[in-house]
Amino acid sequence: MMDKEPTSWMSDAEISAHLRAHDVTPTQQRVDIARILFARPQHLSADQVLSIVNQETQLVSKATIYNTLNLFARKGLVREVIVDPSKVFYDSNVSDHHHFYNVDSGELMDIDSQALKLDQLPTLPEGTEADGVDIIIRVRSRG
Amino acid sequence: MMDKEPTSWMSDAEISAHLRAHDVTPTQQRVDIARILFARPQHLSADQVLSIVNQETQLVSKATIYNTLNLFARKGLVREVIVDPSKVFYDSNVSDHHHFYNVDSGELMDIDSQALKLDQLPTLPEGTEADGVDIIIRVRSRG
DNA sequence: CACGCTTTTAGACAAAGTCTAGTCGTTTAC
DNA sequence: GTAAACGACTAGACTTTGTCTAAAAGCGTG
Ligand SMILES: [Mn+2]
Ligand SMILES: [Mn+2]
Ligand SMILES: [Zn+2]
Ligand SMILES: [Zn+2]
Repeated sequence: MMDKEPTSWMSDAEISAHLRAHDVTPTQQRVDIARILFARPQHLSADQVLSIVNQETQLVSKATIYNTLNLFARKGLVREVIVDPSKVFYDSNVSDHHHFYNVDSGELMDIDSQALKLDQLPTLPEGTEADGVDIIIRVRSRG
Repeated sequence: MMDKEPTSWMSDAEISAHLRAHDVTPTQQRVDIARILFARPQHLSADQVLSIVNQETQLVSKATIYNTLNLFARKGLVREVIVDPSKVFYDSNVSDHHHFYNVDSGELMDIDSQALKLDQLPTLPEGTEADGVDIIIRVRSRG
């Protein structure tokens, strides 16, 4: 699990290795999707992934897009960001960080991990364990 | 705007006054919806509001439920909590606070405002102004 | 009462996401 | 080599949440 997370371009062989390291069998469609996601740190909706993948020659079905994004999220290859009630964003940056969300433009931006850190969690509810902390700073366009 | 926010039971007259104080004309349907929401601090989906309202005698249409919840949110009578990709929760507690979200049970719980506070915001993106901060601590049921 | 304005409504519609049942491809078993 | 078994992929139906439209109802004012 201590593999180097991708920050820039990866070859198809590196993508396959990355999927295998996260216990995901690399198939043609999964590599196609991963190539788009891991091109750079970004936030894409399922719909965006679908239309980018299908600009290329290969056709990948809607069902496979959703199956794959859910699988990637479950395996820790991407992170779901829930910030817009109408769609989920998939974040190819899985390092610990938080987000600005521009409610006017729909733009989602990373907050540098050092710039914002909770020093300590409050006591969790009885019988529960921590699963993650999401901090979303909503902003409006000024002017 | 410095009115006392409701924390427990309100008469219909008090509900109407509360709506008027937030620049919302109190109608029969809006008071019916407000009576449910402001019964106590709670987190309800539109669907839950619809079915609770329609247990009573009056029938309120789906369109009116959505129109009213959106209006209440816009006027600051309730707060939208976006934590589950499939539905919005409407929070009748509009004071400054954050949430635990149990991803197993779907339960949403308040975090006492003193128990968790960001000391300072990071520098906002160019040309934007703050609109709100949401902190969500996701937890899983242990056992 | 007649007018204009706001609110409510039924039901059509849209978008995101899931599910089903069949197909395709790749191993494994013989 | 062939067949069974298994995993992955797919088209398209379906579900759910929410919005929209166009008409009706309510309401205040003259
Ligand atoms: Mn999902
Ligand atoms: Mn909404
Ligand atoms: Zn991010
Ligand atoms: Zn709350």
